[in-house]
Amino acid sequence: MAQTPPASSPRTPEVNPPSFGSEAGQAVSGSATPAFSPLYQQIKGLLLQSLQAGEWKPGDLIPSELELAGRFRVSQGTVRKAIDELSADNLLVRRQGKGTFVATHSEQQVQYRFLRLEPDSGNRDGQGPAERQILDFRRLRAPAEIAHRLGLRSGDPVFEVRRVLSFQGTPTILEDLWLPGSPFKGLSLETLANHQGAMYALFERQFGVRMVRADERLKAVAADAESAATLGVAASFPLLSVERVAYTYNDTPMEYRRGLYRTDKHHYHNELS
Amino acid sequence: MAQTPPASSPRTPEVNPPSFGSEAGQAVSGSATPAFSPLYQQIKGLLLQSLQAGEWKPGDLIPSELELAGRFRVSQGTVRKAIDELSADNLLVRRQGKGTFVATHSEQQVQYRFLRLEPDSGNRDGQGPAERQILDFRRLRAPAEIAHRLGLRSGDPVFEVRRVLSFQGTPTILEDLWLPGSPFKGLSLETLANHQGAMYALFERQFGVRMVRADERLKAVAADAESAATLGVAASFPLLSVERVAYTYNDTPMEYRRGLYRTDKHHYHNELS
DNA sequence: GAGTGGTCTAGACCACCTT
DNA sequence: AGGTGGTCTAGACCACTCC
Repeated sequence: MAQTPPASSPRTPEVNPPSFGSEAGQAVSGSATPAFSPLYQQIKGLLLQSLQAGEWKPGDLIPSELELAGRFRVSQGTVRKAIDELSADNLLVRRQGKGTFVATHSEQQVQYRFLRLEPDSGNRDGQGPAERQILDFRRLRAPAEIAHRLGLRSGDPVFEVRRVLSFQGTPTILEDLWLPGSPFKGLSLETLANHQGAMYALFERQFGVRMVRADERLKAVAADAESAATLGVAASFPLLSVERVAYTYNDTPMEYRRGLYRTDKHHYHNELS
Repeated sequence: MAQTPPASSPRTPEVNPPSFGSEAGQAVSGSATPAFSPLYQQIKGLLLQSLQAGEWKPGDLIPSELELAGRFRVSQGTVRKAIDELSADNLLVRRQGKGTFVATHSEQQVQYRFLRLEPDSGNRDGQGPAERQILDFRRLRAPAEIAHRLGLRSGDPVFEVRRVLSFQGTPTILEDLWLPGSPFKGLSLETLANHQGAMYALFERQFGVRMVRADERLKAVAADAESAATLGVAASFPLLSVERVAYTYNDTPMEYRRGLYRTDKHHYHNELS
């Protein structure tokens, strides 16, 4: 920055100085709400904007810390702290010597980041990849509850997908999912059926929609006749019901999903801390 | 530190210098394994030792960053980074202007940090505190599976507790839990029955055992006759089975727990990211 | 060797809490 | 006023990757 060594001389960064006035040292923080936001949070916000705007896409290399520091007229340390947090939130991934990249669901290592079902014995790799089968695909007008979960209005167009995931030939997960029509315009059965790998990777590549976090609600339920038949279990077999709302940047809901998991040979794993 | 401004002169901190030799600049990182560990990680390790050793107990104020920096002969920034990570792991809690404290389960705000069951409508506060009832308490020799989960040997003494948690008068959780005998020596039915609040708070206060993280495995199961009767549901009612191993510092297992949750009016909430 | 992220330092100042 | 954590800077050097 344009600043002489021995302290003093307040910064005048590009980012809007939050609490201290634009010039003349630090204001006594007026009268109303504090509303103080540190510089690195502002930088974080700016980086988030670029991510939301699609300026940098999943997998992309973003500018170096030094370049960003220059662009925002702050020190490298401040940019680092902003990136640290975005990286902790799984929005960015640092790679020493190479740079910082936009996180993606397309990497082998995080293929099933949101799928918490694991075989009771052995690890996930041991059972091979999941076999996917689309049972149904349609475009419809959102019923009240679906609309509510997706932050839409009743009647807004949505896509509905029903599919089964099998492990080693055993149908294990039956799920319905709903996607808002606009962001996924052009989604087709063919696209879904031809795609290999995690569904969220497809969403990124084809629609630029990156799922960032999700909320799940779990319950134990008895299988209804249809579900039981699809999953190959007896009627009223206990199943794990997993209801998920997945969000993209900005906490915008982008998917509502209802799954029924067989848990006789698998379990839902969760780490508490 | 004793160090003149313009660079050079390698540090000679109290902590064992990891990869670069004790003197004469930076070694070319010999031949064998990298084994490089940054200073702040070493500091983190030292702080962890103090926590494990019980030098600072849950709720205690630990020395200030500046004092720790002096003690370890490193800069404040390095101590900060170590504390940052311990704080992110919920082992320490920073409070601006006051200091850094050892995290505890005894605070109101985190009373149910490990209990993910929530009412379907309304929040947790709306339903009032859980009513606890101890059904059984005994001291026994660990069967093979319990011993295995707790990292003990079959036949080692353990405590077994069976209890019910009710919300607004409705029995909702039935759980059995096992604790290793040695760390919990002196545990009695009276202690358990008289205690108000989260069980993990009791463990901290009475036994100095702090639960730091836990692994849970969830399944949907059908209620057996006894569980159904206790929880007031029909036989083979679907219940959420929650199996938990809780760990203290150092990843030492300190509790094995098997719970059966009614999920007709509650759900298990999980956030994915 | 150049470029990137990663570590470490030293010092200034701010925000918050206590006395 | 003095102490604590929180932010920000500037600069040095290290580890890693690629050319």
